[in-house]
Amino acid sequence: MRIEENNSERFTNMVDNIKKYGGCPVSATLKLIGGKWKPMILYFISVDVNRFGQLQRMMPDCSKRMMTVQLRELEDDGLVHRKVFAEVPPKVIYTLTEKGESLRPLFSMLSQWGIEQVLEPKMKTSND
Amino acid sequence: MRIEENNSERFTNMVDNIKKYGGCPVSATLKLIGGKWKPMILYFISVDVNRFGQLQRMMPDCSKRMMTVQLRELEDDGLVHRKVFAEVPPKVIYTLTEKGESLRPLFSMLSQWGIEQVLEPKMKTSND
DNA sequence: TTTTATAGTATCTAAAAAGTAACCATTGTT
DNA sequence: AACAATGGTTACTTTTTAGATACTATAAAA
Repeated sequence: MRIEENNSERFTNMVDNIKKYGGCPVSATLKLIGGKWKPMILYFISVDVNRFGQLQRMMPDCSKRMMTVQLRELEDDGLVHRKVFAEVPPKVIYTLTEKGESLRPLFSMLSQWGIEQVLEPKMKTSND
Repeated sequence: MRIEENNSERFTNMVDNIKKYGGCPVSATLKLIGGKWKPMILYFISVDVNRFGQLQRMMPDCSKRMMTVQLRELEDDGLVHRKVFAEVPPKVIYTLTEKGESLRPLFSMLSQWGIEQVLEPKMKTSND
């Protein structure tokens, strides 16, 4: 229901995409942003909570190790940039790259959908 | 850069959301659609590849067990509906629920971003 | 009577992701 | 001399996720 276009056409396009690019484009995206802490890390960096220690204080449940691992993956995937200052004590500043910035509209939708379809309904059903 | 609104304001809103709903709304969404096979399963169901066996033939790398597990999770999360026909051999038809349908625009964006930022660039750099 | 079709389950194993706790280097401050 | 601050690393354990394989039921067709 509610599919305007011809199904088999959309179908072919998708399978073509998968064959053409060697994988599902949605899965490819989710692989980059789907770590347990990555959405929040990306979000905080996007609002200039951009130092390791600051991030840790905002996400006390994310261990140092996990923070490092996730930041390194985000860096390797080209979503964040890591700038090291040659100072003591060490100073490192994380920023979003262009690629990272381009996630903004996506995150906006994911966030809205999550509130409307997951978090708000959950509160209504489990009201203790 | 390229942040029009006041940062600390957006920041407060987000943290408020997390506190209000007890979790990150983006992570909440990704939890539902982030399984290894879920995007493809949802996609195929959305184009009426809607029986267990059909799905399996479309995704030969997804084992029977994984197919079942993921379908059950999608069902539990209210994204797909499972209709069993009392026939022999068994007949089961999967369809998207309203909630599942509401993912369409999200998937469209995720797919486009994945093609532009992940899959296409990858092909250019690793051209053998 | 054996095979085919469908839609699974059950059990076990392997691999990946995440968590815990201790450690490190350097400079400035107490 | 000891401690704080920063931004990590290393080694190990636990938990979660995914994969492999064998098994099930039922009716119809060959």
